[in-house]
Amino acid sequence: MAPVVTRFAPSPTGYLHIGGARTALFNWAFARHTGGKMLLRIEDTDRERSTDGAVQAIFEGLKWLGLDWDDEPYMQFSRARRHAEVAEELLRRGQAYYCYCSPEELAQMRDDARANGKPPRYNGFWRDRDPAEAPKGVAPVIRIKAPQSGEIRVMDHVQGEVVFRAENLDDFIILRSDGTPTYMLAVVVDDHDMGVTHIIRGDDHLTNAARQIIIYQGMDWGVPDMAHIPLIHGPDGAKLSKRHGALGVEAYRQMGYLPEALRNYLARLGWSHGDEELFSTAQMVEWFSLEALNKGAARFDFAKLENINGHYIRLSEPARLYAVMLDTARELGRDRDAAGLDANRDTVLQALPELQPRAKTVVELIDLAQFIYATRPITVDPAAADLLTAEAKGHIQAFAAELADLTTWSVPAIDEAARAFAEARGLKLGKVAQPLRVALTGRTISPGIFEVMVLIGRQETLDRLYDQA
RNA sequence: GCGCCCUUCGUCUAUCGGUUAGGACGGCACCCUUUCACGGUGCAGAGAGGGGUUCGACUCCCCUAGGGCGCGCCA
Repeated sequence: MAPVVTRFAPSPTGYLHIGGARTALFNWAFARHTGGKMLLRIEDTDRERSTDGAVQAIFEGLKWLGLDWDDEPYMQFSRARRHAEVAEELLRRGQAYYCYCSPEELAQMRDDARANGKPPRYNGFWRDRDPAEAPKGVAPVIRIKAPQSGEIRVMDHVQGEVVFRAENLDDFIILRSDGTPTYMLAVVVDDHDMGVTHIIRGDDHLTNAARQIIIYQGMDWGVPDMAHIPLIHGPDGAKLSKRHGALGVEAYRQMGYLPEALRNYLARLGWSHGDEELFSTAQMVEWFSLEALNKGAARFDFAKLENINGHYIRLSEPARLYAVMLDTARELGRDRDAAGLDANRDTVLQALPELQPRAKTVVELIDLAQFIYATRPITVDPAAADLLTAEAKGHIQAFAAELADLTTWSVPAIDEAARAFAEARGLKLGKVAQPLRVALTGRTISPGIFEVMVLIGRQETLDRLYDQA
C-alpha cells in the first residue's frame, strides 16, 4: 500500500480557529500513525479576503499546538496556471463548457427557482448551446458538465457510503471569468498533484465531495479516501462559527491553556479510544484510527478543557511553567507581573510545586504567584479584609513577635510555633492561620501559609505582618 | 424549499444483538485539612418518539420529531 499523505488546507481569511485546529490534529495524527506525511496547503485563491497575517497566524497556531507538517507549505494561488490548464483539459474532453451568464442573470435564476419552490441551481443554459451564440464582450466562466442522471457515491471512512442523485448537483463553475480557479477545481487538482491519499476535513464538505468526484471522474483520476469529521458546536448546540465567538488558537494560549492539554481535549471531541481520557500525544498517535472517529457533532466544553489543563499543569516541570508564565504575562501586557516574575525567578520556581495543584490555567498560576513580588503595603481584597478583625490583628502582632525570635526559619519550625501559639490561647489553628494569610497575601486563597512565609523570607513576612497589625 | 448528515446521563464518550448501559467533566455529600486546591470515597444522572426484524434490541430497517451542513464567479 502506498504511503499515506494527508493535508490540512485552511483558507487564510482569519485565524486558525479551534475547529480547524482539530481537523489539523486528526490529519496529523493519522499521518504520524501510519508513518506517512501531512502536507499543509494554504487555500488563498480568494484574493479579496486572504491576508498574510492570517497565513502567519496559521503557521504560528500549528507550531504552538505542536503540529508539524512535511515539505514546504503549498500556496494554492501560485498554482492557478495549473488549475486553468486542467479546466481547459476538461473542456477538450467535453467534460466542461463555457457559460456566458452574468452574475446578475444567475442571481435572477436562483431567485426564480426559489420562488417556484425549486432548488436554486444553474439551469444548464449554456450546456449544449453553440458557443457561436455567445454575447460579444462577455468573459465566460467554465462550468463542469455534471452527469444529469444516475448517482454519485461518496465512500467515507466516517459517514459510510453516501449517495447523491445526479439531478441534485448542478453544473458548478470551475474557472472564473478572470481565469482563476474556484475552490472546487483547485482542491481536486491540488490533492491529485500533491499525491494526497486521505482527505480528512469537516463534514461541511460532504456535499462538496460529491461535486469534486465529478471532477476526478472527468479527468479519470483516482478519488482519494475520505473522512468527513463532524463539526464542533458551541455550548448551545449551534455552530461554533466565527460570528458566534469561535476563537483562534492564540486566544486559548492567552487564556492560559497548554498545547498538550488542548491536543488531549480536542482529540476527545469526536474521537475515542475506549474509556481513555488522559493520554499523551504519542499515545494518541499510536491509537489513532479513522474508524474510531465519531459521526455526531460535539459541543465545546470549557469546564472539561480546564480540568484537563489543570492535569497537565500539575504534570509540568516548574522551569517550563515559569517560562510560559513569563511569556503569557508579556503577551497579555501584564507588565507588573512580567517584571515581578522576571525579578523573582528562583522564588517562583520554588513556589511552583505549591501553586501547580491550585491552578487550572497559566493565568491563574500568575495570579497565584503575585504574593511573591507584591510590594508593601500589599493591597488586601475587600472580601479578605473582613478577616482582619481587631482580635485577629492582636494575634498577628503577638505571633509576629514569636516569629522574630524563631531560631530556624523553616516550614516545620513555623508550623510548630503556630500550633503552640494557638494551643496556648485555646484557639483553633485556622483562627490564627487565616488572618496571617490575609496579611501576607491579601487574599483568602494561597498555598500553605507557612510555605508562603518561607518563600518570601522572614524579614518580608514580619514587615507585611506589622503593616496589617 | 431541495439534498445530505447526525441523535446514549447537563457535556464528552464506551457499547460494535444478550451488560445491574461503563468511564470522564460538571453537580451534590462526606473524608483529608491552616484557606483554596489536589487526592480519596459515595450519590444523583442517559438510549428523542413510534413502528417493525429477532428468542432477544441502545445496537439492524422504516417513519416522525429535533439538530446540523450544503445549495456563491467564498473556501
